[in-house]
Amino acid sequence: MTPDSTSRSPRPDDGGRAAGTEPPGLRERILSAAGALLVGEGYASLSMRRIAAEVGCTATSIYLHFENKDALVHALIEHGMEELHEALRQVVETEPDPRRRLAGLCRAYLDFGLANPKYYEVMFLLHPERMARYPQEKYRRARRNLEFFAEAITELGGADPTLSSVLVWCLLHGFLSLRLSGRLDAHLDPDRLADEAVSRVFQLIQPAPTSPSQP
Amino acid sequence: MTPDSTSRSPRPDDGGRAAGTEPPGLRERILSAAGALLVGEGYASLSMRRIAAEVGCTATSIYLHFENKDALVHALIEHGMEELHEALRQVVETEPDPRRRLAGLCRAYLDFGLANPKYYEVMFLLHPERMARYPQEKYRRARRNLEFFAEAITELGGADPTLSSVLVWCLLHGFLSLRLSGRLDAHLDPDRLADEAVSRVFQLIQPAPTSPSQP
DNA sequence: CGTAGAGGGTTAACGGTGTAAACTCTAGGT
DNA sequence: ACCTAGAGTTTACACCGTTAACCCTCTACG
Repeated sequence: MTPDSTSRSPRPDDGGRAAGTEPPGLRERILSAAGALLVGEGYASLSMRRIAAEVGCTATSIYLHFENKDALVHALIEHGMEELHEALRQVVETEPDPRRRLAGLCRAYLDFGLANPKYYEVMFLLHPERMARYPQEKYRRARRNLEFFAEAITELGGADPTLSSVLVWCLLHGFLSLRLSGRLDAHLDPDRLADEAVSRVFQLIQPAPTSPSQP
Repeated sequence: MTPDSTSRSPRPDDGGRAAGTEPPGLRERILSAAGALLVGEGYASLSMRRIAAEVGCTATSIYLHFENKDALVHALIEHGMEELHEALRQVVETEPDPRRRLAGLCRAYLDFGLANPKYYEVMFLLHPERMARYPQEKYRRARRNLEFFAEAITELGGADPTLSSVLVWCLLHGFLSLRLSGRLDAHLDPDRLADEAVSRVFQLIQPAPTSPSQP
Protein backbone atom coordinates (compact mmCIF):
# COMPACT_ATOMS: atom_id res chain seq x y z
CA MET A 1 0.00 0.00 0.00
CA THR A 2 1.31 3.40 -0.89
CA PRO A 3 2.84 4.54 2.35
CA ASP A 4 3.04 8.16 1.24
CA SER A 5 -0.64 8.95 1.37
CA THR A 6 -2.05 9.94 4.73
CA SER A 7 1.58 9.96 5.91
CA ARG A 8 1.09 8.34 9.26
CA SER A 9 2.82 10.28 12.00
CA PRO A 10 5.88 8.14 12.47
CA ARG A 11 6.43 8.98 16.09
CA PRO A 12 3.97 7.93 18.69
CA ASP A 13 4.80 10.64 21.21
CA ASP A 14 2.22 12.93 19.56
CA GLY A 15 4.19 15.98 20.57
CA GLY A 16 2.66 18.08 23.31
CA ARG A 17 -0.98 17.70 22.36
CA ALA A 18 -3.78 18.85 24.55
CA ALA A 19 -5.14 15.87 26.43
CA GLY A 20 -8.22 14.30 24.88
CA THR A 21 -7.62 15.61 21.39
CA GLU A 22 -5.13 13.06 20.17
CA PRO A 23 -5.46 12.21 16.50
CA PRO A 24 -7.60 9.15 16.15
CA GLY A 25 -5.64 5.93 16.17
CA LEU A 26 -6.18 3.37 13.49
CA ARG A 27 -8.72 1.57 15.63
CA GLU A 28 -10.89 4.66 15.88
CA ARG A 29 -10.54 5.38 12.21
CA ILE A 30 -11.57 1.84 11.36
CA LEU A 31 -14.56 2.12 13.61
CA SER A 32 -15.74 5.39 12.20
CA ALA A 33 -15.16 4.26 8.63
CA ALA A 34 -17.15 1.13 9.36
CA GLY A 35 -19.95 3.21 10.84
CA ALA A 36 -19.99 5.54 7.87
CA LEU A 37 -19.96 2.64 5.47
CA LEU A 38 -22.78 1.00 7.38
CA VAL A 39 -25.11 3.98 7.32
CA GLY A 40 -24.04 4.95 3.84
CA GLU A 41 -24.19 1.68 1.97
CA GLY A 42 -25.79 -0.75 4.33
CA TYR A 43 -24.60 -3.84 6.07
CA ALA A 44 -24.28 -5.77 2.83
CA SER A 45 -21.42 -3.51 1.77
CA LEU A 46 -19.66 -3.71 5.09
CA SER A 47 -16.68 -5.82 4.17
CA MET A 48 -13.27 -5.82 5.72
CA ARG A 49 -11.71 -4.91 2.42
CA ARG A 50 -14.07 -2.01 1.82
CA ILE A 51 -13.43 -0.66 5.29
CA ALA A 52 -9.70 -1.01 4.81
CA ALA A 53 -9.84 0.78 1.48
CA GLU A 54 -11.83 3.58 3.04
CA VAL A 55 -9.41 3.95 5.90
CA GLY A 56 -6.31 3.54 3.79
CA CYS A 57 -4.88 0.35 5.20
CA THR A 58 -5.02 -3.34 4.44
CA ALA A 59 -7.85 -5.62 5.36
CA THR A 60 -5.60 -7.72 7.52
CA SER A 61 -4.57 -4.71 9.56
CA ILE A 62 -8.08 -4.59 10.95
CA TYR A 63 -7.37 -7.90 12.63
CA LEU A 64 -4.72 -6.23 14.73
CA HIS A 65 -7.45 -4.18 16.39
CA PHE A 66 -10.45 -6.47 16.21
CA GLU A 67 -10.52 -10.19 16.65
CA ASN A 68 -12.69 -10.66 13.61
CA LYS A 69 -15.53 -9.08 11.72
CA ASP A 70 -18.05 -9.99 14.37
CA ALA A 71 -16.04 -8.19 17.00
CA LEU A 72 -15.97 -5.11 14.82
CA VAL A 73 -19.71 -5.27 14.30
CA HIS A 74 -20.15 -5.75 18.01
CA ALA A 75 -18.30 -2.50 18.55
CA LEU A 76 -20.69 -0.82 16.15
CA ILE A 77 -23.60 -2.35 18.01
CA GLU A 78 -22.23 -1.05 21.25
CA HIS A 79 -22.02 2.42 19.82
CA GLY A 80 -25.60 2.22 18.66
CA MET A 81 -26.67 0.92 22.06
CA GLU A 82 -25.00 3.88 23.65
CA GLU A 83 -26.94 6.30 21.50
CA LEU A 84 -30.24 4.57 22.01
CA HIS A 85 -29.68 4.42 25.74
CA GLU A 86 -28.86 8.09 25.80
CA ALA A 87 -32.03 8.99 23.91
CA LEU A 88 -34.15 7.00 26.33
CA ARG A 89 -32.34 8.29 29.38
CA GLN A 90 -33.00 11.81 28.29
CA VAL A 91 -36.72 11.15 28.08
CA VAL A 92 -36.68 9.65 31.54
CA GLU A 93 -34.87 12.62 32.98
CA THR A 94 -37.01 15.30 31.42
CA GLU A 95 -40.46 13.78 31.77
CA PRO A 96 -41.74 13.21 35.28
CA ASP A 97 -45.30 12.38 34.30
CA PRO A 98 -45.30 8.59 33.88
CA ARG A 99 -47.89 8.57 31.14
CA ARG A 100 -46.10 11.08 29.00
CA ARG A 101 -42.81 9.46 29.92
CA LEU A 102 -43.93 6.08 28.66
CA ALA A 103 -45.24 7.60 25.46
CA GLY A 104 -41.98 9.51 25.11
CA LEU A 105 -39.94 6.35 25.59
CA CYS A 106 -41.90 4.59 22.90
CA ARG A 107 -41.55 7.51 20.52
CA ALA A 108 -37.84 7.78 21.22
CA TYR A 109 -37.36 4.09 20.53
CA LEU A 110 -39.27 4.27 17.28
CA ASP A 111 -37.55 7.47 16.26
CA PHE A 112 -34.16 5.94 16.88
CA GLY A 113 -34.99 3.01 14.64
CA LEU A 114 -36.47 5.17 11.92
CA ALA A 115 -33.62 7.66 12.02
CA ASN A 116 -30.85 5.05 12.11
CA PRO A 117 -32.26 2.11 10.20
CA LYS A 118 -28.90 0.57 9.37
CA TYR A 119 -27.79 0.72 12.95
CA TYR A 120 -31.07 -0.69 14.12
CA GLU A 121 -30.69 -3.50 11.65
CA VAL A 122 -27.29 -4.40 12.97
CA MET A 123 -28.37 -4.04 16.57
CA PHE A 124 -31.65 -5.91 16.60
CA LEU A 125 -32.41 -7.39 13.23
CA LEU A 126 -29.33 -9.10 11.99
CA HIS A 127 -28.83 -12.77 11.37
CA PRO A 128 -30.22 -14.56 14.34
CA GLU A 129 -27.75 -17.30 13.57
CA ARG A 130 -24.62 -15.23 13.56
CA MET A 131 -25.53 -12.59 16.04
CA ALA A 132 -26.43 -14.95 18.80
CA ARG A 133 -22.75 -14.67 19.44
CA TYR A 134 -23.03 -11.10 20.51
CA PRO A 135 -22.00 -11.34 24.15
CA GLN A 136 -25.14 -11.72 26.19
CA GLU A 137 -23.86 -9.54 28.96
CA LYS A 138 -23.49 -6.68 26.52
CA TYR A 139 -27.23 -6.66 26.30
CA ARG A 140 -27.34 -5.52 29.87
CA ARG A 141 -27.60 -2.00 28.65
CA ALA A 142 -30.54 -3.06 26.56
CA ARG A 143 -32.07 -4.58 29.65
CA ARG A 144 -31.53 -1.31 31.45
CA ASN A 145 -33.50 0.30 28.68
CA LEU A 146 -36.35 -2.06 29.38
CA GLU A 147 -36.24 -1.05 33.00
CA PHE A 148 -36.99 2.50 31.94
CA PHE A 149 -40.18 1.21 30.44
CA ALA A 150 -40.93 -1.02 33.42
CA GLU A 151 -40.59 1.84 35.87
CA ALA A 152 -43.07 3.98 34.01
CA ILE A 153 -45.42 1.04 33.75
CA THR A 154 -45.16 0.48 37.47
CA GLU A 155 -46.04 4.07 38.18
CA LEU A 156 -49.01 3.74 35.86
CA GLY A 157 -50.26 0.68 37.71
CA GLY A 158 -49.73 -1.59 34.74
CA ALA A 159 -49.80 -5.37 35.00
CA ASP A 160 -46.57 -7.20 35.78
CA PRO A 161 -44.27 -4.35 34.73
CA THR A 162 -41.31 -6.50 33.76
CA LEU A 163 -43.39 -8.70 31.52
CA SER A 164 -45.38 -5.77 30.20
CA SER A 165 -42.24 -3.92 29.30
CA VAL A 166 -41.10 -6.84 27.21
CA LEU A 167 -44.43 -6.95 25.43
CA VAL A 168 -44.17 -3.25 24.71
CA TRP A 169 -40.74 -3.91 23.32
CA CYS A 170 -42.15 -6.67 21.15
CA LEU A 171 -44.75 -4.30 19.75
CA LEU A 172 -42.29 -1.51 19.05
CA HIS A 173 -39.62 -3.79 17.67
CA GLY A 174 -42.16 -5.68 15.60
CA PHE A 175 -43.29 -2.46 14.03
CA LEU A 176 -39.74 -1.33 13.31
CA SER A 177 -38.73 -4.71 11.98
CA LEU A 178 -41.62 -4.87 9.54
CA ARG A 179 -41.35 -1.24 8.62
CA LEU A 180 -37.61 -1.20 8.01
CA SER A 181 -37.76 -4.35 5.96
CA GLY A 182 -40.50 -2.92 3.79
CA ARG A 183 -42.96 -5.62 4.67
CA LEU A 184 -45.80 -3.39 5.74
CA ASP A 185 -48.59 -2.86 3.29
CA ALA A 186 -47.67 0.16 1.22
CA HIS A 187 -51.22 1.48 1.50
CA LEU A 188 -50.87 2.08 5.22
CA ASP A 189 -49.50 5.34 6.48
CA PRO A 190 -46.49 4.32 8.57
CA ASP A 191 -46.52 7.48 10.63
CA ARG A 192 -50.11 6.96 11.62
CA LEU A 193 -49.32 3.36 12.41
CA ALA A 194 -46.46 4.43 14.65
CA ASP A 195 -48.67 6.93 16.45
CA GLU A 196 -51.34 4.35 16.90
CA ALA A 197 -48.85 1.81 18.22
CA VAL A 198 -47.65 4.25 20.84
CA SER A 199 -51.13 5.12 21.98
CA ARG A 200 -52.19 1.46 22.10
CA VAL A 201 -49.30 0.70 24.39
CA PHE A 202 -51.39 1.97 27.26
CA GLN A 203 -53.99 -0.66 26.58
CA LEU A 204 -51.34 -3.30 26.12
CA ILE A 205 -49.98 -2.82 29.63
CA GLN A 206 -53.37 -2.97 31.30
CA PRO A 207 -54.02 -5.96 33.52
CA ALA A 208 -56.41 -8.42 31.97
CA PRO A 209 -59.98 -8.01 33.12
CA THR A 210 -60.59 -10.43 35.98
CA SER A 211 -63.95 -11.59 34.69
CA PRO A 212 -63.70 -12.70 31.11
CA SER A 213 -66.81 -12.06 29.07
CA GLN A 214 -67.09 -15.76 28.50
CA PRO A 215 -70.25 -17.13 30.11
CA MET B 1 -18.31 -33.84 -11.56
CA THR B 2 -17.75 -37.55 -11.31
CA PRO B 3 -20.51 -38.89 -13.46
CA ASP B 4 -20.33 -42.35 -11.90
CA SER B 5 -21.60 -41.47 -8.44
CA THR B 6 -25.34 -41.36 -7.93
CA SER B 7 -25.52 -42.79 -11.46
CA ARG B 8 -28.32 -40.62 -12.75
CA SER B 9 -30.76 -42.64 -14.78
CA PRO B 10 -29.49 -41.93 -18.25
CA ARG B 11 -32.76 -42.29 -20.05
CA PRO B 12 -35.58 -39.92 -19.42
CA ASP B 13 -38.38 -42.22 -20.53
CA ASP B 14 -38.92 -43.30 -16.90
CA GLY B 15 -40.69 -46.43 -17.99
CA GLY B 16 -44.43 -46.52 -17.57
CA ARG B 17 -44.96 -44.58 -14.36
CA ALA B 18 -48.34 -43.97 -12.86
CA ALA B 19 -49.56 -40.49 -13.63
CA GLY B 20 -49.03 -37.90 -10.89
CA THR B 21 -46.11 -39.75 -9.38
CA GLU B 22 -43.48 -38.71 -11.87
CA PRO B 23 -40.00 -38.66 -10.43
CA PRO B 24 -39.21 -35.17 -9.26
CA GLY B 25 -37.50 -33.07 -11.90
CA LEU B 26 -34.27 -31.37 -11.08
CA ARG B 27 -36.10 -28.21 -10.12
CA GLU B 28 -38.12 -30.02 -7.50
CA ARG B 29 -35.06 -31.83 -6.21
CA ILE B 30 -33.20 -28.55 -5.90
CA LEU B 31 -36.08 -27.00 -4.06
CA SER B 32 -36.44 -29.82 -1.60
CA ALA B 33 -32.70 -30.07 -1.03
CA ALA B 34 -32.63 -26.35 -0.39
CA GLY B 35 -35.49 -26.67 2.06
CA ALA B 36 -33.81 -29.55 3.86
CA LEU B 37 -30.54 -27.67 3.99
CA LEU B 38 -32.31 -24.62 5.31
CA VAL B 39 -34.06 -26.34 8.19
CA GLY B 40 -31.10 -28.59 8.83
CA GLU B 41 -28.19 -26.20 8.82
CA GLY B 42 -29.72 -22.77 8.66
CA TYR B 43 -29.70 -20.04 6.11
CA ALA B 44 -25.99 -19.41 6.55
CA SER B 45 -25.22 -22.80 5.02
CA LEU B 46 -27.58 -22.35 2.13
CA SER B 47 -25.16 -21.91 -0.70
CA MET B 48 -25.63 -22.80 -4.31
CA ARG B 49 -22.69 -25.17 -4.20
CA ARG B 50 -23.95 -26.94 -1.09
CA ILE B 51 -27.36 -27.39 -2.63
CA ALA B 52 -25.82 -28.64 -5.83
CA ALA B 53 -23.64 -31.11 -3.96
CA GLU B 54 -26.66 -32.35 -2.06
CA VAL B 55 -28.67 -32.82 -5.21
CA GLY B 56 -25.82 -34.21 -7.26
CA CYS B 57 -25.43 -31.56 -9.91
CA THR B 58 -23.34 -28.46 -10.48
CA ALA B 59 -24.00 -25.14 -8.89
CA THR B 60 -24.51 -23.49 -12.23
CA SER B 61 -27.17 -25.99 -13.16
CA ILE B 62 -29.40 -24.39 -10.58
CA TYR B 63 -29.40 -21.29 -12.72
CA LEU B 64 -31.21 -23.18 -15.42
CA HIS B 65 -34.19 -23.45 -13.10
CA PHE B 66 -33.89 -20.32 -10.96
CA GLU B 67 -32.86 -16.92 -12.08
CA ASN B 68 -30.53 -16.51 -9.13
CA LYS B 69 -30.22 -17.35 -5.49
CA ASP B 70 -32.83 -14.83 -4.49
CA ALA B 71 -35.35 -16.44 -6.79
CA LEU B 72 -34.63 -19.78 -5.19
CA VAL B 73 -35.07 -18.34 -1.73
CA HIS B 74 -38.26 -16.70 -2.89
CA ALA B 75 -39.55 -20.11 -3.86
CA LEU B 76 -38.74 -21.34 -0.37
CA ILE B 77 -40.51 -18.33 1.09
CA GLU B 78 -43.52 -19.06 -1.02
CA HIS B 79 -43.59 -22.59 0.29
CA GLY B 80 -43.42 -21.34 3.84
CA MET B 81 -46.16 -18.84 3.14
CA GLU B 82 -48.31 -21.63 1.86
CA GLU B 83 -47.89 -23.57 5.07
CA LEU B 84 -48.50 -20.60 7.29
CA HIS B 85 -51.57 -19.66 5.33
CA GLU B 86 -52.88 -23.16 5.60
CA ALA B 87 -52.41 -23.21 9.35
CA LEU B 88 -54.28 -19.96 9.73
CA ARG B 89 -57.01 -20.95 7.33
CA GLN B 90 -57.63 -24.06 9.31
CA VAL B 91 -58.14 -22.05 12.47
CA VAL B 92 -60.58 -19.77 10.69
CA GLU B 93 -62.57 -22.70 9.37
CA THR B 94 -62.83 -24.61 12.62
CA GLU B 95 -63.42 -21.81 15.08
CA PRO B 96 -66.63 -19.80 14.68
CA ASP B 97 -66.33 -17.92 17.96
CA PRO B 98 -64.45 -14.75 17.06
CA ARG B 99 -62.70 -14.46 20.38
CA ARG B 100 -61.38 -17.97 20.34
CA ARG B 101 -60.69 -17.62 16.64
CA LEU B 102 -58.51 -14.56 17.16
CA ALA B 103 -56.64 -16.28 19.99
CA GLY B 104 -56.26 -19.35 17.79
CA LEU B 105 -54.89 -17.28 14.94
CA CYS B 106 -52.31 -15.71 17.22
CA ARG B 107 -51.31 -19.06 18.63
CA ALA B 108 -51.06 -20.59 15.18
CA TYR B 109 -48.87 -17.76 14.00
CA LEU B 110 -46.57 -18.06 16.97
CA ASP B 111 -46.52 -21.83 16.75
CA PHE B 112 -45.56 -21.68 13.10
CA GLY B 113 -42.64 -19.42 13.88
CA LEU B 114 -41.50 -21.47 16.83
CA ALA B 115 -41.85 -24.77 15.00
CA ASN B 116 -40.16 -23.58 11.78
CA PRO B 117 -37.67 -20.99 12.94
CA LYS B 118 -35.45 -21.23 9.87
CA TYR B 119 -38.38 -20.79 7.56
CA TYR B 120 -39.69 -17.91 9.61
CA GLU B 121 -36.29 -16.32 9.44
CA VAL B 122 -36.22 -16.51 5.69
CA MET B 123 -39.82 -15.38 5.36
CA PHE B 124 -39.93 -12.44 7.72
CA LEU B 125 -36.58 -11.80 9.31
CA LEU B 126 -34.01 -11.88 6.60
CA HIS B 127 -31.85 -9.03 5.45
CA PRO B 128 -34.10 -6.07 5.01
CA GLU B 129 -31.63 -4.91 2.40
CA ARG B 130 -31.66 -7.96 0.24
CA MET B 131 -35.15 -9.19 0.77
CA ALA B 132 -36.83 -5.96 -0.13
CA ARG B 133 -36.53 -7.46 -3.56
CA TYR B 134 -39.00 -10.16 -2.76
CA PRO B 135 -41.82 -9.27 -5.11
CA GLN B 136 -44.26 -7.16 -3.21
CA GLU B 137 -47.24 -8.78 -4.84
CA LYS B 138 -46.16 -12.14 -3.51
CA TYR B 139 -46.97 -10.80 -0.10
CA ARG B 140 -50.60 -10.74 -1.08
CA ARG B 141 -51.02 -14.05 0.58
CA ALA B 142 -49.53 -12.55 3.70
CA ARG B 143 -52.04 -9.75 3.42
CA ARG B 144 -54.79 -12.32 3.14
CA ASN B 145 -53.51 -13.71 6.41
CA LEU B 146 -53.90 -10.31 7.99
CA GLU B 147 -57.47 -10.21 6.76
CA PHE B 148 -58.15 -13.30 8.83
CA PHE B 149 -57.15 -11.31 11.85
CA ALA B 150 -59.05 -8.24 10.73
CA GLU B 151 -62.28 -10.18 10.26
CA ALA B 152 -62.13 -11.58 13.77
CA ILE B 153 -61.34 -8.13 15.11
CA THR B 154 -64.32 -6.72 13.28
CA GLU B 155 -66.61 -9.30 14.79
CA LEU B 156 -65.22 -8.47 18.19
CA GLY B 157 -65.96 -4.77 17.73
CA GLY B 158 -62.28 -3.84 17.76
CA ALA B 159 -61.00 -0.46 16.67
CA ASP B 160 -60.12 0.07 13.02
CA PRO B 161 -59.74 -3.62 12.21
CA THR B 162 -57.25 -3.21 9.38
CA LEU B 163 -54.95 -1.10 11.46
CA SER B 164 -55.49 -3.21 14.53
CA SER B 165 -54.62 -6.35 12.65
CA VAL B 166 -51.31 -4.85 11.64
CA LEU B 167 -50.58 -3.91 15.23
CA VAL B 168 -51.36 -7.44 16.32
CA TRP B 169 -48.99 -8.65 13.65
CA CYS B 170 -46.34 -6.28 14.97
CA LEU B 171 -46.73 -7.69 18.45
CA LEU B 172 -46.59 -11.31 17.34
CA HIS B 173 -43.79 -10.77 14.89
CA GLY B 174 -41.86 -8.70 17.38
CA PHE B 175 -42.05 -11.49 19.89
CA LEU B 176 -40.96 -14.10 17.37
CA SER B 177 -38.18 -11.92 16.06
CA LEU B 178 -36.72 -11.30 19.48
CA ARG B 179 -37.28 -14.85 20.61
CA LEU B 180 -35.80 -16.55 17.58
CA SER B 181 -32.77 -14.31 17.61
CA GLY B 182 -32.16 -15.07 21.27
CA ARG B 183 -32.48 -11.48 22.33
CA LEU B 184 -35.04 -11.99 25.05
CA ASP B 185 -33.83 -12.03 28.59
CA ALA B 186 -32.99 -15.60 29.45
CA HIS B 187 -34.71 -15.24 32.81
CA LEU B 188 -38.11 -14.86 31.23
CA ASP B 189 -40.18 -17.90 30.45
CA PRO B 190 -40.82 -17.63 26.73
CA ASP B 191 -43.90 -19.79 26.83
CA ARG B 192 -45.50 -17.63 29.45
CA LEU B 193 -44.53 -14.58 27.44
CA ALA B 194 -46.20 -16.05 24.37
CA ASP B 195 -49.36 -16.83 26.31
CA GLU B 196 -49.41 -13.37 27.75
CA ALA B 197 -48.90 -11.80 24.34
CA VAL B 198 -51.87 -13.68 22.97
CA SER B 199 -54.12 -12.70 25.83
CA ARG B 200 -53.04 -9.07 25.69
CA VAL B 201 -53.99 -8.93 22.05
CA PHE B 202 -57.57 -8.37 23.13
CA GLN B 203 -56.59 -5.23 24.92
CA LEU B 204 -54.45 -4.11 22.03
CA ILE B 205 -57.37 -4.11 19.61
CA GLN B 206 -59.66 -2.15 21.90
CA PRO B 207 -60.59 1.35 20.77
CA ALA B 208 -58.88 4.02 22.81
CA PRO B 209 -61.03 5.39 25.59
CA THR B 210 -62.79 8.50 24.30
CA SER B 211 -62.09 10.53 27.41
CA PRO B 212 -58.42 10.40 28.28
CA SER B 213 -57.73 10.44 31.98
CA GLN B 214 -55.83 13.64 31.51
CA PRO B 215 -57.58 16.56 33.25
C1' DC C 1 26.64 0.37 21.71
C1' DG C 2 24.26 -3.78 20.37
C1' DT C 3 20.76 -6.60 20.38
C1' DA C 4 16.48 -8.76 21.51
C1' DG C 5 11.74 -8.11 21.39
C1' DA C 6 7.35 -6.25 20.67
C1' DG C 7 3.86 -3.85 18.14
C1' DG C 8 1.76 -2.29 13.94
C1' DG C 9 1.82 -2.99 9.33
C1' DT C 10 2.28 -5.52 4.86
C1' DT C 11 1.97 -9.30 1.06
C1' DA C 12 0.49 -13.77 -0.35
C1' DA C 13 -2.48 -17.30 0.05
C1' DC C 14 -6.60 -20.53 1.21
C1' DG C 15 -11.11 -21.87 0.88
C1' DG C 16 -15.47 -20.12 0.24
C1' DT C 17 -19.27 -17.27 -2.12
C1' DG C 18 -22.68 -15.85 -6.31
C1' DT C 19 -22.67 -15.76 -11.00
C1' DA C 20 -21.54 -15.25 -16.23
C1' DA C 21 -19.62 -17.24 -20.52
C1' DA C 22 -18.52 -20.78 -23.27
C1' DC C 23 -18.77 -25.45 -24.20
C1' DT C 24 -20.77 -30.34 -24.63
C1' DC C 25 -24.11 -33.65 -25.09
C1' DT C 26 -28.60 -35.45 -26.15
C1' DA C 27 -33.41 -35.58 -28.10
C1' DG C 28 -36.57 -34.29 -31.49
C1' DG C 29 -38.19 -32.32 -35.77
C1' DT C 30 -37.86 -31.57 -40.72
C1' DA D 1 -28.76 -36.39 -42.50
C1' DC D 2 -28.88 -31.97 -40.61
C1' DC D 3 -30.32 -28.35 -37.50
C1' DT D 4 -32.06 -26.71 -33.24
C1' DA D 5 -33.26 -26.32 -28.49
C1' DG D 6 -32.57 -27.50 -24.02
C1' DA D 7 -30.09 -29.35 -20.01
C1' DG D 8 -25.85 -29.77 -17.93
C1' DT D 9 -20.89 -29.03 -17.36
C1' DT D 10 -16.32 -26.70 -17.10
C1' DT D 11 -13.97 -22.73 -16.44
C1' DA D 12 -13.41 -18.35 -14.83
C1' DC D 13 -14.13 -13.82 -12.39
C1' DA D 14 -14.53 -10.88 -8.63
C1' DC D 15 -15.45 -10.76 -4.22
C1' DC D 16 -15.56 -12.46 0.76
C1' DG D 17 -13.36 -13.53 5.85
C1' DT D 18 -9.33 -15.14 7.60
C1' DT D 19 -4.49 -17.07 8.40
C1' DA D 20 0.54 -17.35 7.96
C1' DA D 21 4.65 -15.43 7.10
C1' DC D 22 7.31 -11.50 6.68
C1' DC D 23 8.99 -6.54 7.37
C1' DC D 24 9.78 -2.51 9.42
C1' DT D 25 10.45 0.79 13.38
C1' DC D 26 10.66 1.81 17.72
C1' DT D 27 11.87 0.58 22.98
C1' DA D 28 14.29 -1.74 26.76
C1' DC D 29 18.02 -3.71 28.54
C1' DG D 30 22.51 -5.85 29.12
